[in-house]
Amino acid sequence: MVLTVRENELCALVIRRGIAPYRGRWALPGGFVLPDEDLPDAAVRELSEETRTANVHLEQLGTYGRPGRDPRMRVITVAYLALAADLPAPTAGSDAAEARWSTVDDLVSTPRRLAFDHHEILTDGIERARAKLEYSPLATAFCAPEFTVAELRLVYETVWGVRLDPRNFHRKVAGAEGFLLPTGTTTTRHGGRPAQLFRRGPATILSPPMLRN
Amino acid sequence: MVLTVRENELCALVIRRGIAPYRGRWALPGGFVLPDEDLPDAAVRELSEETRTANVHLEQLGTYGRPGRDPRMRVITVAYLALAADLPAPTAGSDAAEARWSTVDDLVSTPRRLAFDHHEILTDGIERARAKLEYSPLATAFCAPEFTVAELRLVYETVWGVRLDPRNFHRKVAGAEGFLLPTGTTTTRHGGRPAQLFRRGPATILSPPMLRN
DNA sequence: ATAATAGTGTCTGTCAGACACTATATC
DNA sequence: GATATAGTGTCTGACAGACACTATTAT
Repeated sequence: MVLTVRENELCALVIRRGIAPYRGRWALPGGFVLPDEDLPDAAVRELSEETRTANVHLEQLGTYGRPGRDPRMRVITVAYLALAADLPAPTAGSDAAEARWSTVDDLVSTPRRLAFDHHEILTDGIERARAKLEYSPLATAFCAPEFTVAELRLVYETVWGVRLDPRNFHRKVAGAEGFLLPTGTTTTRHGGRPAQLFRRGPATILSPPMLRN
Repeated sequence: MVLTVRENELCALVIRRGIAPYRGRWALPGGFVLPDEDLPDAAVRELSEETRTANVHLEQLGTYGRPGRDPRMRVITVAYLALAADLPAPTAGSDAAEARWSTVDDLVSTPRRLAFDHHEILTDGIERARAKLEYSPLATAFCAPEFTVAELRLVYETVWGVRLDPRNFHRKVAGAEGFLLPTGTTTTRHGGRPAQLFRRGPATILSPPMLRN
């Protein structure tokens, strides 16, 4: 599943199924692993079929194998979670009649909208993303390569669904070892005083972590 | 993979393979999922074949599918992590010539000892267990149903490989909401002043968390 | 009494949250 | 000027680590 932040909303990529079962229903994008393909490679391949991929974080989410979850046959799904910056409009893939971004609020509030057990995969992925923002620099995966502290804060606010104090947030991310790398340039794209632009730093875990309360 | 704490050491259950490939080599216990079996059910079944299971925590660890990881054919392994209190001596299963506990220090320091890619699964599982002790009450899974604060502290010290101040540790676990449930009874099995006995409480996440530094 | 472990109180430094304040842009 | 956003300084309350101290057992 692919998550992004666009227009102040956490969104997931969904496709409308063009074939049975669940024809016409929305589903998470996916596909079958090739006979000689490693699992992460298959995830990257499927991802690139649905969207122009650049600067995407990809990690294994979990494996779903309940008998009967696919009415055709026994299917074990190894779900991958992708976090990406706001991308150009998604493109329809081979088995997808249509692809679009849907807010997770919409998807979560209507559990029957998604085919198979994809609602369960969706909620697991959302919770994983929320948790990982705390102790990893993954929020940067939702940003363009160069971003301001305010843009990063908006990611946290959107994914967690909270408001954060801009001043304390700034002090905190600026103090987290290896989180942000200054570029030396500034931008006024949000008006007001020019803001510094940063790239993501080398840290893989944040200390101290960003805690949601 | 099964982890336990015994004699102040973090230990993993390993079996000596009785059949090819890797015949005679140590490996993590496992088996194949039945055609109509859910993944957690298969994990429970395999676990009960190797050890007398009681009061065991079980969670999905990750899925390993690199082509060539099993020389016979393409095999996708869905690894489960089990955390258990010190158990009676393990019993050999169907495809295992021998089963025993091995300290993770020994296993980790000799990466070629385990068959297949089991060393990678092992290190992933150890890291998962270490991380989960921080923000979940899972340390209690390594304890008997009733335990003292000192016994719980020994679990943390063993899994993390650190020394913790007994007084600060006591204050901290006692203050963590829903972590410990007093039984009202005491024990002197470690000598000295009688210690209260606790059961694990209803909390699923710890707040505040126990932080390793 | 001595030793061992259990548990509490207190001090101190660090850090999160609240928020006053300064800085630099546009209109 | 007014207004918007960026960023710093300061205060306060909570909490982690260090450790003195008390409590209750066995020998």
